[in-house]
Amino acid sequence: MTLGVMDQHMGMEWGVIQEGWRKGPWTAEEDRLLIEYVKLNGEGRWNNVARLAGLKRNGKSCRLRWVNYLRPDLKRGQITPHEESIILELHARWGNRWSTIARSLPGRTDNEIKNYWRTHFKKKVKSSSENPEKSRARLLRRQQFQQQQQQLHQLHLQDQIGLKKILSLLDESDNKVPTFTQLRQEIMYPSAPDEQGLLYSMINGYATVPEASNEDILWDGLWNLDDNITERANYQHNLATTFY
DNA sequence: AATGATACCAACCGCTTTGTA
DNA sequence: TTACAAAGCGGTTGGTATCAT
Repeated sequence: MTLGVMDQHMGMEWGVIQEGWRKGPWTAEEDRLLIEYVKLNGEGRWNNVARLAGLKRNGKSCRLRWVNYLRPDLKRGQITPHEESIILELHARWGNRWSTIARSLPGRTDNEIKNYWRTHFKKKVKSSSENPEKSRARLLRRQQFQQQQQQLHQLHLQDQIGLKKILSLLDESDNKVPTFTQLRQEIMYPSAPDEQGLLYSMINGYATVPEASNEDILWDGLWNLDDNITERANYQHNLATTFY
C-alpha cells in the first residue's frame, strides 16, 4: 500500500501529520531513521526518537514499529505447525495473554500471534461450538494424542539421570513439585554446567528432530513439560507400576 | 472478467503496569 | 508516598491480497 493511496482514504487521513505527529504506514526512510536511532542509542526512551532521529512519530508509534517489525531478531515467514501447536496449547492455558505466549515463541511478536489466532482459530472455536459432534470428535482425538504423548514422556523419563535431577529438584524444594519456571531456570542456567545437555535430552527424550535447531528443541521440550508438573512428578511413582 | 468473501497484517487506541524523581 | 512519564499490553480498525463464485 502506498502512502499516496493511503492519503486519499476518506475519514482518517493516513500518512499526514496530526497534532504534530505523523500517523499511518511507515516509509522506508522512516524505518531507516529508526533503525539508525536504535543502533546508536539502543532500545528505550522512545519519546526521544522524534527529537534525536528527526522522525515525526511519537514514541509509542516508534516502539511499536521497532518491536513488531524492525527488530533484527524477528522471525519472518509463516507460523510453523510446531509454533501453531504451541500457540493453541498456550492459549488454552493462558487465554489472550499474547505477550506471555509470545515469550515461548522466540522471534514472534505478540501482535503476530494475536493476528494469527484471530484469523485461524477464533472462527474455528466459534464454529466448533455450533457443531458439538465435530467438537467432541476433535476433543477425543486430542485426548488420545495427549495420552500418547504422556506415555512417551513416561518412557523418556525412565532415563535414570533425568529422574535423579527431578528428584533433586523435589528435594531442594522440600518435596514440593518444581515449577515450570524452576525447571526452565535449571535448563537455561544449570547449577552444574555440564548438565545442560543432559537436561535437554531428559526433557526431550531422544526424539529430536534432525533439522530443528537447539533452540527449537529446547522450547519444544520446555513446552512438553506441560502445565501440570505435578503429573510429571507422579510419573516417578507410576513408572514401576506401568512398565515394570 | 467482475465481484464478494475471507485471510492477513500493520498500525492505532485506550487502559494498565512499571519505573523514577 | 505520590505523581508523572514511559513502557507494555490487548482489543480493534481498516487496507491489501487472494480465493471462490
